[in-house]
Amino acid sequence: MSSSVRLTRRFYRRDPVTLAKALLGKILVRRLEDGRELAGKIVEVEAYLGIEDRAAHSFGGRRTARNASMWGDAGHAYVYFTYGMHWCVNVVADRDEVPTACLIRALEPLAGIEEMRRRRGRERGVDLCSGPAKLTQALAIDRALDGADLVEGGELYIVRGARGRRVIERSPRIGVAYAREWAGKPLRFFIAGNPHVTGQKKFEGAVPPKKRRPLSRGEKSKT
DNA sequence: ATGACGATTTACT
DNA sequence: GTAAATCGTCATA
Repeated sequence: MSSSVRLTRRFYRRDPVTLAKALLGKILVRRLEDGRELAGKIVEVEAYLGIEDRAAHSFGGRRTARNASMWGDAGHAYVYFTYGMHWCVNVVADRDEVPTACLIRALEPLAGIEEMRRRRGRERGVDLCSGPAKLTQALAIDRALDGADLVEGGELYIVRGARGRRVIERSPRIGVAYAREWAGKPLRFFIAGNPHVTGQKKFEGAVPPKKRRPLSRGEKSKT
């Protein structure tokens, strides 16, 4: 992993929507103190647009001890604690003093999977890293990594993944129903069809999902 | 000092 | 589908 090309400051210094889409397919690497590396491909990201965005922690220009990292320069981690028990990790976007970020919501585990399983506890399959708080637990990311530099630092960084076609889908963000007109904006991005994306129906075994019957005339879609 | 709440997960009905 | 878990953070006083 460490032999791969690390993303530069320039890569991160973009608006959060562009950055979110660009992050899909990249590889998030966590180097533990003992040198072991845990890594996963980023398959789901959300963009938080800053002061104007009612769903963002920086909405209305809010600047507190907790969200300080969001106001910093691009290419740093913004790690926050929520619901009394969970940590979530963001990649800070834009330039210094512009509080935008991308929430990493899901990874496809690539390296250190046994260690991830151990950290997650119990038997875990496809849901090892399929959720913003699940992946921080799996990769040992907490307050100690808030503000960590992804460009210069050694404990958390992102590298370019294999090049290849990525079909990107988008949807409204998860868990921001309170954000009024911002709740419905399609600022969640994910790799189409990837089973590690959150909210995926799981099909155990080899039985494929039933093909959907075409809608008949005048019939309304349920989705 | 206090109270309300959350960019979630999990277990259970 | 519904609810509990669980506590740092922040606004208000």
